[in-house]
Amino acid sequence: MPEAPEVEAIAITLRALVRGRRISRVRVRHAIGVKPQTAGLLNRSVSSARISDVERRGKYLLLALDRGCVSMHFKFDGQLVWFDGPADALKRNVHWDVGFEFEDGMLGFVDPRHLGRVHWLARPEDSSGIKALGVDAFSPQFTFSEFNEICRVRPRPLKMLLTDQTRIAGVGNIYSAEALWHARLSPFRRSDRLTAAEARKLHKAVVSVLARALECCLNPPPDFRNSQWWFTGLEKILRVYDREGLPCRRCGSKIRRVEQSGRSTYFCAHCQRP
DNA sequence: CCTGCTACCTGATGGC
DNA sequence: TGCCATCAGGTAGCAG
Repeated sequence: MPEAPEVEAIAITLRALVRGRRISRVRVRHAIGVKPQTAGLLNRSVSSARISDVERRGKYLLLALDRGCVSMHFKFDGQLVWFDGPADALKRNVHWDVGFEFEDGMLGFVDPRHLGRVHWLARPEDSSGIKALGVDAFSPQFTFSEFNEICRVRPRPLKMLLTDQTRIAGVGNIYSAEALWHARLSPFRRSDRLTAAEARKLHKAVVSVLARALECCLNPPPDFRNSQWWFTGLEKILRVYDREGLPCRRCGSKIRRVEQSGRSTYFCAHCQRP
C-alpha cells in the first residue's frame, strides 16, 4: 500500500528503534518473501551484521548494514511488526514472512499477500528497481525546474508521469490523484504541453500533498508492536482518491473513476480541465 | 533502447 | 448463506 510518505514514516520510526543494533540472525518463514533470493543467502549475509542506518529510496526501505544492506518493498500490503522474539511470533496468531532477530526481539516483515520482498544487496544499486529510481519526491533535488524538465522529456498523460518511479520516485496512485486534483489538472493532460504556470502549480501540489501525508503518517507514528497497526486519518486528507460517485469537495460534481493503464484514476471532470 | 501489458498473490467486499 | 466476480496505495519481466 505505501507510497513515499508511509515508507518515510516507517523509516523514521524504525531508525530510532534499530540504528546501531546487531541482527543476530534471519528467519524466513515464507520463502516467497525473499524470492528470487534464498533464506540461506539472506541469513548468511545478514547474520551478526550491525544496522548503521535506516533509509528510504522511493518506496523502498533500506537497512544499511556494515556489510551491504537489506532492501524491503511493501508493494500493496506489506508491513513491519515487532515481536518479543521468535517464540512470541509463533505463539501469536500473526502471519509473518521474514524475521530479523535482535537480542531482545524480532522485527517481522509481514505480507500475507506475498507480493512484498526482502533482499540482501551488496550495494543498493544492485537492485534494478532502486538503480532506476528518478529524483526522490521528498529530496531537495525535486525542484520546480527539475520537474519542469521532466514534464518535457516526452509526451504522456500527467498521471503516468507522476507515477513513473524512474522519473519521480515515491509518488503512487493515491497521491498522484490528490496532487492533480489540487492543481486542477486532468490526469489525461499531456505533460509536455503544460504551461510553466501549470507545471509550477502541479509541482507545488505534489510537494504539499506529500508533506501533509507524511505529517499525518507520523501523528500518531507507526506502532510496530501492534500487529494490526496501520496509518490512520489519511482518509481525512484525501480529496478525490476512492471517492467515485461522491461530490467533488470543490465544485460538487461527481468524482469519476476511470482506468488508466490498468489502474484506477479518480478525478473531477468539471474542475480538473484537460 | 523504450513502451505497454501481464503476472505475481491473497483477502475483502458486494451483487445475485 | 454461498458463490462468483471484482478490486486493492506496485513492480518485474517480457514481447514487440
